[in-house]
Amino acid sequence: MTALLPTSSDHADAHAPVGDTSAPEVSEETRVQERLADAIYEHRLPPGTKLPEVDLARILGTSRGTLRKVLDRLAGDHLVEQIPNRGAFVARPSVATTRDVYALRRILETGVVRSLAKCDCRPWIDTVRRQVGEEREANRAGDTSRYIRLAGKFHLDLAAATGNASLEEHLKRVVSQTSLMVALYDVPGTNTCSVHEHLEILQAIETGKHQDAERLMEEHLLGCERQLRLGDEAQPVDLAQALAVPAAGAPQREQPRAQGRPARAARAA
Amino acid sequence: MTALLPTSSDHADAHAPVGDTSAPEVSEETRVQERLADAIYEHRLPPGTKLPEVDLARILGTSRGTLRKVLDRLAGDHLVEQIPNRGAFVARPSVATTRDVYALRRILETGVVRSLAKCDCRPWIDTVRRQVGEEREANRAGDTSRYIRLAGKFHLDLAAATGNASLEEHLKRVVSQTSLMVALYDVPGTNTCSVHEHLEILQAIETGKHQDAERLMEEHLLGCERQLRLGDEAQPVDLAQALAVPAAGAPQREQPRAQGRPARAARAA
DNA sequence: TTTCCCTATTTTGTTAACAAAAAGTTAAAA
DNA sequence: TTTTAACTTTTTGTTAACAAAATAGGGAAA
Repeated sequence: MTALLPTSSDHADAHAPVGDTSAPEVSEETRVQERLADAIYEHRLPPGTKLPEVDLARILGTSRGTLRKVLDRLAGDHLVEQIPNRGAFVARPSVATTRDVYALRRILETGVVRSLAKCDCRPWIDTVRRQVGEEREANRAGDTSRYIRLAGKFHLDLAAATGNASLEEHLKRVVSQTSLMVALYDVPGTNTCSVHEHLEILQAIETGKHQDAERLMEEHLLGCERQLRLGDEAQPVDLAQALAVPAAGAPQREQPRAQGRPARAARAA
Repeated sequence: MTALLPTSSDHADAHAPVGDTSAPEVSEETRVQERLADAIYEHRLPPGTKLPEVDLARILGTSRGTLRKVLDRLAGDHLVEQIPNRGAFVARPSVATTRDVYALRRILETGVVRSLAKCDCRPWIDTVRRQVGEEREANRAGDTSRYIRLAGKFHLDLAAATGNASLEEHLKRVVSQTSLMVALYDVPGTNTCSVHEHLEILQAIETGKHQDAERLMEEHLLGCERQLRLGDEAQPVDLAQALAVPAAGAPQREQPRAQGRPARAARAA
């Protein structure tokens, strides 16, 4: 189980009975949300994919009602885009949003590294370093899903190490979004997160070179963003402007399909 | 209309027809969410207040279904806490969460100030400065709601000035949370945000003293946090630990009421 | 052949009724 | 007087049917 991505609902099942011995006791909604979020996060459901309510409900073994709620939540995290009367799609973040999110990540994650300067790394740094090893392994073996997951997990592990749950939660959201951006704008050959850079950052933290660590993280994220093809965007042409409508208030349509056409058909599961 | 707080659903009505001349065209859900969020944000609904579905739906003039959705969204933003089979309450963030959120704000907002170093302030700085004037005015006049709103708006305005929508969105969430913390832990006499400090920050930004601006922002937020009484928390006692239950797996209850008792009765509207 | 319009089907959105759980209340027993 | 138990009321959670909107298909006219 990934457990990477029930971002906004970690507390959903926090009120389950405590002393039960057997069941993993995870709520239906959480389970469905994890399944869907993981599929999006690991690029099994590419951006633009339509997410029809009845099909998904059947596939995930739940009711339309709960699936609807899950879609709403994922829309709140910008993993899903909902278009009124048209349904839900895996989100297609724009180039502008992509730049914004990476800038936000730089702010958040340099902040993480700064926070870690005040912490004791010994308890966790070995675990994280071992996971970076797995990351390299997954990358070498060509296990994309696993690699994507572990590469993201490195960043989340650092955030978790700060002990600041809010910081971790907010970073989770942007890291998830980032995965969509990689799916959209990555050029296939390159690798998103350099394992070497991860190790460098860890080492800088461990040896107390906090300034270096912060700089390395900033450069690392800049490097990740630079690997993306963000130059050319299919601009959402403003028809009114382009055709120079004289007076305001022309009853034209064609706004709903905001950016490009929705997408290819679903092939969920 | 405040328009401060439909955090996660700004895009909800982004697909409405464009060329319509008359209607303000704001979706039902957005309207309800704004009303409720504003009431929480401005301390008209104090932390712990129960939010019964039928009452609220009637008061806000909507159906139970849409109100339910709104409550879910607000729970995602940690403005509302939902307890299974017990209902929704205005959230009561713990002292630990409060510290975390303030630390996150320091990270985010020093990042904001850093970003603004690269921007041209001329377009917006006068507007913001004028609003700080209003802020002082509201504070002097004792208009609490207005003061809370404007004090928060200063921070959001700076974020908006960066042009980074994601940064702005995430800051919106933590600023909203902060309002709950002020409601819970503020000592009545003090004023949350010093107007003077706001002006100092603006001046530092305007005169290009970016290092100073960043430091002033950090200190300003530290000062805000220090004004709160965060020393004493009603610890959520771990009964199992406290009573030294020998073996694990004792079927005790008492988890649901996480922190203190839910609260006083609703007096919405 | 292409375009336009009308109809049929699919899919989303909403409402209402029902089921389940918790809280409150009354009464009886210790 | 206090505690316990059963019952009633209130409130939340879920399901299902219905309404509305959009898409897809087909046929007629240009």
